[in-house]
Amino acid sequence: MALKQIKTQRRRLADEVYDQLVEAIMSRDISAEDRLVQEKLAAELNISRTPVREALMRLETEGVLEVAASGGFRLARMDQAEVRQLYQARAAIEGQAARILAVHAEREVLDGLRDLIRREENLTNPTTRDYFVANRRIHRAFMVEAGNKFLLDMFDMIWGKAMAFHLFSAIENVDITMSLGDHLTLVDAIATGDVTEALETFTSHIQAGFDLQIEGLKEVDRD
Amino acid sequence: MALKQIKTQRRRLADEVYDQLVEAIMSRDISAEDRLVQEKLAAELNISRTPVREALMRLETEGVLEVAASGGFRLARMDQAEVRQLYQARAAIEGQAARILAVHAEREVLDGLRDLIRREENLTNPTTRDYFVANRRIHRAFMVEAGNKFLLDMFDMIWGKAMAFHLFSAIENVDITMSLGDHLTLVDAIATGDVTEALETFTSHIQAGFDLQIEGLKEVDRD
DNA sequence: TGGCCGTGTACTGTATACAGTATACAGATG
DNA sequence: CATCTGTATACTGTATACAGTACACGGCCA
Repeated sequence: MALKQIKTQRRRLADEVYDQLVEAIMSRDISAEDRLVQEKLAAELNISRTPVREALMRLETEGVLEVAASGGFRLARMDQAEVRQLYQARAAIEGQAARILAVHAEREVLDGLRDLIRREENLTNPTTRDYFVANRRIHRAFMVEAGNKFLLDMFDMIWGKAMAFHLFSAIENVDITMSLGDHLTLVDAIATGDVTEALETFTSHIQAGFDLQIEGLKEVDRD
Repeated sequence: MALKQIKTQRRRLADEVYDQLVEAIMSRDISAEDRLVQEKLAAELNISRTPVREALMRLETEGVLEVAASGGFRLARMDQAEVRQLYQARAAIEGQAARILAVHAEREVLDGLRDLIRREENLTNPTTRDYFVANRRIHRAFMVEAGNKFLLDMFDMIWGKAMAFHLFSAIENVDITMSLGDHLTLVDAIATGDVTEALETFTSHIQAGFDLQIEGLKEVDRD
C-alpha cells in the first residue's frame, strides 16, 4: 500500500495573501501608483491585518515592495543601473548552473530539457505575460536540473523581483520571438561538456536579454 | 546650521529579536538541540509574541531555522551535500564579483582592500569566531566594492546560513592560519585586470575553504 | 507487558484592541 | 499672500485574547 502522503504543508493565510499579491502584480492589477495599506487589504480580503502584514513584509524583504513615504507599501522602483545589476546577478547564478550541468548532466536530462523547451515555446499568439511565464519555466528547469537548492532559491528571488518590474519579459514593443529558439542552443552548449563553452553561451544569452530589455525601456521612455 | 539627522530608521522590535537570535546562534548559546518557542522567547525577552514570531519566521525563510516536529523552531541541519551546494553558490556570487572588479576596480580601491585585509588578518590568539568574522569582513569588502546590491544581498544570505552552521570558519580542529595571507593574492588577481584569472583565483580560494571545511567535519565526526 | 485510545496540554495561527507616530490640512499670524 | 504651527487622522507596531491542532502521556484492555 503506497498512499500518497497528504501534504500537511502548513498553509498559512499569509501565504495565500502573498500569492494573491504576486498574481495581482503580475497581471498589473497593482500598478506603481497604488498604495497598499494593511487595513484596506485586510478588509478587502475579509481577514485580519496580521497575515496581510506578514505577506507585505515578506515582499518587502524580497525587494518587491518598499515602504511608502506616508505609510503603506508601494511597488519598488528600479532604475536602469539596477536592472543591469539584476542581470549581472542572474548571469552569476544561471552561469554557475550551466557549469554544473556541463559537468554532470546526462543525456536523458538534456533530452528532457529539449522537450520542455519545445513545449513551452509553442505559444500561439502569446501575451507578454505568457512569454514571461514560459521563459521562466524554461530557465528554471535548467536550475532544477543543476540540483543546487541555494542557487535555485536565488534564482527565484531574482525572478521574483523581475516579475514585479515586468522584466525579463521582453517588452511589448520589442519582437519577442527573437529570443525564442535560442534556448535549444543553451542545451547544446551544455551537451558539449565544455564548462567554459556552457558558461559563455548562457552569459551571452542573458546579455542578449538585457540588450532587448534596454531597447524596450527606451521605447517605453519615448512615449 | 548642520544638525545631524536623527536616525529615523524604523527600528522594529522584531529586528532587535532577530539580532539577538543571530548573536546567540553565533556564540553557540543556541545549540542544535534547543527548541525555540514563541511564548518562551517572548517571556524571556519580556515582550509580546508578535515580534518574536516575525523574527523567527524571517530566520526560517532565510533557511537558518526550520519548524520542529512538535512545534517551535530548531536550527536547520545541513548535510555534506548541502555544504557543497552552499560553497558552489558562494563561488557563483563571489566569482562574479571578482569578474566585475577585474574590469572596473581602480588602484585606490584595491589599495583600500589590501589595507583592510592586513588589518583584519592581524589577529592575536583568535577564536574560531574571530576568524569567521574577519573572514566575512574581508570577503564582504570585495562584494561592496563590486557595487551590485543583488549580489551583496545574496552574499549576506549565504553567509547568514553559514553562520548558523558555523561554516566558513575553518573548524577548530584545522589550522586556520592556512587560509590567512591568501586574501592578498585575491587582490593581486583582480589587479591583473584579467577576468578569467580573477574568477579562477577566487574559485580556487573558495574551493580551498571547502576542502578545509570537509577536513574539519571529518575531524568532528571522529569524536 | 505491549499496544491502542482518549484526554490534556503545549503551541501555533488569526483576530482584535490599544497606543504611538508621522503626515496632511486648516487656521493663525506676519 | 506666504509661512508657520497646532490638531486631526491615517496607519503602523505591539500586546493580548481566542480557538484550533497536533503531540504526548497515562489508563485500559488483550
